[in-house]
Amino acid sequence: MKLEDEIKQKKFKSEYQRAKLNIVYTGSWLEVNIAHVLKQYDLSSQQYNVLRILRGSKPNPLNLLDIQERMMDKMSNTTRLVEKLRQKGLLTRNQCESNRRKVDIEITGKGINLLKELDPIMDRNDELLSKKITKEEAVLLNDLLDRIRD
Amino acid sequence: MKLEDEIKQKKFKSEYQRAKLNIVYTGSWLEVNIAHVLKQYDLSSQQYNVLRILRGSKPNPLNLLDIQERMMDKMSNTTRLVEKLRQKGLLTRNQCESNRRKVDIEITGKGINLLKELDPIMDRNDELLSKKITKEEAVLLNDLLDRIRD
DNA sequence: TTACAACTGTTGTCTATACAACAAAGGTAG
DNA sequence: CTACCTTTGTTGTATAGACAACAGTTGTAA
Repeated sequence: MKLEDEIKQKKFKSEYQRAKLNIVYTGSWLEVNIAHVLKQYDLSSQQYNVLRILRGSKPNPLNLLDIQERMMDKMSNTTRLVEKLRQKGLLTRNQCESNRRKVDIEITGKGINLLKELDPIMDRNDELLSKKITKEEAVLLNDLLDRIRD
Repeated sequence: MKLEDEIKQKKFKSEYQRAKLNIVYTGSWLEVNIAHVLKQYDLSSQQYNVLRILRGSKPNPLNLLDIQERMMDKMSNTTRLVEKLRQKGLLTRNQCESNRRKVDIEITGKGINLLKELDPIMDRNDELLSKKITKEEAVLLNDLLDRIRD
């Protein structure tokens, strides 16, 4: 649907203003969609993000700053986020041997299994996009967004 | 910067997956940027959004559901958000005459003045985009995003 | 070695958000 | 008119987030 209709705004000052709002709006639209899927597995999208980061780095453990750097949204309080996942048994934390300020954080088998269960669901979710835009358009879109963040 | 570098992920399953993350990431990147500007005026971006909606509907008052419909992110609790703005004297709320369930919400002169102060700042912020992509590209981007939300 | 700065995480506090239960007013069908 | 459903908004509660102060560890330079 056109952005104008969704937020009931008649017109924008420029295509640039419209683009900015459009990105923010579409981003949160996608985010809500993903969050809805994850909720059924009692995960927030942040938590899901952390689990994927940990799987990606396996078998090397990561510490809090590593995770923060890789996160989609650089929030504070990775401490509490990780703690939630630990309580669910999805990851482990141990004081790092070489540097006692750091903690080694690793995904558990339970965490891996949960991700495995979610993989096909997320893949199918990604595929929805392929019904909206072509692959070439996706490449173009990616290029534009990368340039916007420069 | 390339998305891969920003979130330190080596590769994506498809251009579609990359596009999805890219939109969400860029959206929150823009959002953080805007929030930072507004913070100096002690406004959240949600609050700013509400004020602009009210200015847009002037001189007609809006009720809570009207506002919710027009908001960029349809959160719950418009009640408390509006109350914050009322406490700052940026809007007024009055029980609607014709339907006592409703409240008429209107921006005050103080609210208008605050927006007027912010307008040029926001315009300049929008203009930053014009250094990154051309107008034609912005049109294209808008079209792609609109289609994605279909 | 000591002093100090930088790094890494944790905690407290305040605010925002999601979600659901509740309440008041209005509309409608018998 | 009464009972009931819908609309509109409010409130309580639990969770998440921003932000800043704090604390322990490490590195470094005098």
